[in-house]
Amino acid sequence: MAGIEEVARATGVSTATVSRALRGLPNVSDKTRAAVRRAADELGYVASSSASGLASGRTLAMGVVVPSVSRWFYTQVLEGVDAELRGASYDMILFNLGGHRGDRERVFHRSILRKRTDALLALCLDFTPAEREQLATLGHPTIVVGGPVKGLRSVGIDETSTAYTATSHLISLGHTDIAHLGGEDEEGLNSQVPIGRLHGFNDAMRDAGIVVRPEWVIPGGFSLPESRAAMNRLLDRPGPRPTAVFAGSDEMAFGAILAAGDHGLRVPEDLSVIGIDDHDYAAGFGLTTMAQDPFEQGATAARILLDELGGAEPRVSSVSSPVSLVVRSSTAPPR
Amino acid sequence: MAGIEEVARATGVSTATVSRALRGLPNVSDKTRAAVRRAADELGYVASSSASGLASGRTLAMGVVVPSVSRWFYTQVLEGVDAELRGASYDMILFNLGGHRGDRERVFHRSILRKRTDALLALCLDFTPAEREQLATLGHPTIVVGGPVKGLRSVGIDETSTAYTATSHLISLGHTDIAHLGGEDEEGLNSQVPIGRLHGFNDAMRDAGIVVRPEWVIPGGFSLPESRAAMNRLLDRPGPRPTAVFAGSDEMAFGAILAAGDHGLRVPEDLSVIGIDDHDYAAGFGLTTMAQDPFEQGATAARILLDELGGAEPRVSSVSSPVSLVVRSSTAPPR
DNA sequence: TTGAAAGCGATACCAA
DNA sequence: TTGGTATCGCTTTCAA
Repeated sequence: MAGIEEVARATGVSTATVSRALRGLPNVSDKTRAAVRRAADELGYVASSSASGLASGRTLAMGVVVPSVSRWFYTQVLEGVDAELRGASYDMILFNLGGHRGDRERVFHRSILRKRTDALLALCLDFTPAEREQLATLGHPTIVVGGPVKGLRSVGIDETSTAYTATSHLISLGHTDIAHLGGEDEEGLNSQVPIGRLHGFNDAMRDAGIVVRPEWVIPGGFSLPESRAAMNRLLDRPGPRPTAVFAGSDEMAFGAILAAGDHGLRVPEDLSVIGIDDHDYAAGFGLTTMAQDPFEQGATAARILLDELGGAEPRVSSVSSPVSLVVRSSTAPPR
Repeated sequence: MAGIEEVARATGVSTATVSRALRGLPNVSDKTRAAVRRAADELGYVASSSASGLASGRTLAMGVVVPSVSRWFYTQVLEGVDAELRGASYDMILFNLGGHRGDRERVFHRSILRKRTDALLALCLDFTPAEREQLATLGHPTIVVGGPVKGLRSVGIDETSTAYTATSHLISLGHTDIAHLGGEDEEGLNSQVPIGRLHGFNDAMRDAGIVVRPEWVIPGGFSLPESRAAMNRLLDRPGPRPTAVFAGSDEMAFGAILAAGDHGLRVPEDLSVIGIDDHDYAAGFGLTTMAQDPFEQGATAARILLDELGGAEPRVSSVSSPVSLVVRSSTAPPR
């Protein structure tokens, strides 16, 4: 609770020197610095972030905007971001959109613009032109993780080619009756992600000369329960069934696997399933998937922002994060 | 980017009035308030949090300390906290311990003490006496979610009775050969949680006159992979096998279910499994479990802190959150 | 109801 | 290497 003045008094130097000493700035004698440090420790002094933020213009905090915090991908990115921020002694302000459209405006209007942060990292969001303009006038370094955004650099995988590879894996096993469990257009989220994955699917099918059945392209909302229900409805339908499913995310793939079980179908004998992510549970489900590394993506994005805050040249180009096919036991040739 | 002075100038009133008008304080004429609001909107003025924090002593931010962000329980609590904070226009500063002991000190020393927050909410943490003292001198309202902490009020379930009920469910089905998959003493985390659950297990067994086999009480680290491995090791051992498992969390229960599959055992015919949580995936796994509501717990805790920040009397007692047995298909009488 | 002015607690420039 | 001091942008008495 001690202020800088008390430390100055205890040390017999000015507050200016205390400030310099504690922040590790040059031009402070070792002796003085040591004395100041000792006094600060004893008095339990820590600079008030409001005061130093006001005086210096830097908050030493990074804003992170997430659509929600309870999806595997987001949690992994958050851990990656956090790891970098810790190293730089930056704090993280978490802006959770929580699904509501109205709150999104609140975040932009009240919180982000309050200059509580020095930089902004957004997850899987799309921005309206107005929002992008606000960000621009703020003058903060900004970056997006997960999904390309027009006018902003981003860190993420190549959605289309990843989906292409996943679909091709099924095709190369001999499947032609392939369904796609995709993401819906969740409001405010980055629609480029599900769209890119759908494109990759369509491209792979077309290149293999396979016709896509529209009724086999169904929305799974990026969630297990929704996907399970959607897949169950598909399997309920009379007529031919798909022999394989390309799910746009592992969580949706889990839903497909469970739906197969609901219908007494075995995976992979009766139904092959492939996903995207390499979720923590993917190995448990024996899921074949396109592995990506969201932790690394978050860390990379945070590092880019921190570097720029440190004076580095802004990098304009986006970063493409690697993916790899991990074959497990959920895919096999059709019987 | 406009400052309060510009709004004042544009409106023809003083900065004091602008401040009052924008914050909804009384004693401002409707006409003036409207004019100020309009000018602020047009100029895109939003008060700087550093400046108002410095002047008022309130940051309008709540600190939330989490052991990690990638565990189901934590994400749910976070969503609950966030929902309340949004309603109160509070921002969330997320302090992620990320498992490292050293960073924990950093959080306490540098971040929390920097007065960046008005209150502190901690998840499943235990505090050292020194840490508790620091918190006390800070003078912030503080609360814990998930696990009782000596000297601090908390919001959470009754660990012991919950575990007791879960174990009793297995016993009532006729099981006597029951294993317990528990949490390990993760460093810095609240050890009262796994300990309470173990106690409940032991009590239920004792009350039923069943002797607990120490070699059937194994650690699962609150994670699926660890639990799967631990359970596999248990099942690998020669001699009798348990007919049921009480897992201290759903994620550990999932691990047990997968391990059963690894050994060709059917659930529930060969092995009954019960967990605690009602994880999003519990229904998918058909898991019988003790359901709790972490979202609600987080919201409740946040509300308590917000109320106190708003001037309410501090509540000293802890809040016990309800649980309920949800029977699905993972438990049945032994064969 | 409104305004004037004194802080809030640091930082950063300019001198010494 | 150090100190003095203006300054950051807002809030909050105290008067008017």
